[in-house]
Amino acid sequence: MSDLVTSHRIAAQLKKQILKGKYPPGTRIRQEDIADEFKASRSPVREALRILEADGLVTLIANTGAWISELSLSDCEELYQIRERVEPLMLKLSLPNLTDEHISMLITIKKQLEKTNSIEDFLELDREFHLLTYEGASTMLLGPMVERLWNTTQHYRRAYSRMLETEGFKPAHLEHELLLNAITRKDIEDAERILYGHIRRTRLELEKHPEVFI
Amino acid sequence: MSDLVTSHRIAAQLKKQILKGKYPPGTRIRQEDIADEFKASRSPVREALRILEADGLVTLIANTGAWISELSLSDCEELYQIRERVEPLMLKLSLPNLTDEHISMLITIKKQLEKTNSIEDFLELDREFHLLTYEGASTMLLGPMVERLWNTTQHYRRAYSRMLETEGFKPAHLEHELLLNAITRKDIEDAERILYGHIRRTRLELEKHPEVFI
DNA sequence: TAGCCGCGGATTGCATCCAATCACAAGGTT
DNA sequence: AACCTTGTGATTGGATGCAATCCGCGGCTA
Repeated sequence: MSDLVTSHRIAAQLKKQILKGKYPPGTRIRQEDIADEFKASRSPVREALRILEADGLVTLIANTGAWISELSLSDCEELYQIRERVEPLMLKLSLPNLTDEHISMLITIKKQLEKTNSIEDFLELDREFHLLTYEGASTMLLGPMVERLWNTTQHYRRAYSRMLETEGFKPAHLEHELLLNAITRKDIEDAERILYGHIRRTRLELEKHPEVFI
Repeated sequence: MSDLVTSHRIAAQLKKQILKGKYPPGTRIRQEDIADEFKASRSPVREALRILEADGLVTLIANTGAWISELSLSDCEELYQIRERVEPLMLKLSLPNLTDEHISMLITIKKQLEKTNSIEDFLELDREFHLLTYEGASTMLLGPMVERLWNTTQHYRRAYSRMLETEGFKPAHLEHELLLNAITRKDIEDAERILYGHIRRTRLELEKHPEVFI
């Protein structure tokens, strides 16, 4: 429906490319380049850039241009602290509405997550896993907000994951196990606490690797 | 600097008008009307609308138009629950950096707040008060997010305030007193808890007035 | 009478052209 | 030699015209 609209199509495509890491943080985006790539004029590109700005993926500066958003270490810490508080809320709202299908899908993803050796796959699957736990919350407000938090930290999760040895992923896997267990039991309090700890631990790990940041 | 840019100017003006209640939720916005009002063409208006969409003030539907955002009761509950978790975090990050000047300004605003009988003034002052307590958090990320939360709920705070008798504001004043006290003592834990309760109580009050919503 | 189809007016979306602004480099001044 | 100034090229911002889309109304049919 609204994907027929050129600006939305461009925004969606660009977003995919950015999340996949095609443009690293700090890269300048020229409107005309994008326009050429999508065989469109600059008008829809400008609208697409505004959409991506709202998603936190690019930063616009008037009369100057657009850049792929860049985070400092303290920005990233802040985002993680927001996640620590917001995502447990979303999980709490979602949990009562998660069906057995959701749970069996979570089990599948978790198995793949433990098997893979590829960073790219890990990022993708981890994102899928967590966002799926939030699927029960039928929300037009929290959902986009949480997605935005994931989007803006994506590059730094990638950079950080690269620095980890296989052993480094162990805690995440254990936490996923615990989380899935709490979800299956529909234990909201426990699930919230585990998720909080999961995000918090990741933040503290990230703080040990300041070399990832500008 | 960037207020010379037409689209930003239009966005800022429109935002003020919307927050003041010039356009109630659900009002349709025609691009050309706005363009005429600001003696500009539709291009900057379209960009302004995208900016306001990111602020949560208007809702855009492709090929159809723009409307002043409208919240259901459950949307509003959700936003308040987000506020309950996020704003205490922001206060925590801000508190250590609040100066004596901040605090004396807070005292002034609080006095005005207790004196006024005008709903419009109350809304304005209450917003000023709380946002001022967050001023110590030098953040490019949390700040806009919190402002957005306030923006989107503004209409409903107004509608709800109208239904209150003078007595109804009493709890808010007491909570402000407590909050200010905790801030003066630089007691982060206490301040967080009071703020959480303040927002939570407001949410529960709001839920008692579903007639405010669509 | 209720429901469906299609047409016309109104409104948004996109392309193109022109104006405004900025970054950068070369030259001059102290 | 460092700093300020100025001019030029590249890039973004805004105006206009046209195409695409949607909404509502009237007429047709069952």
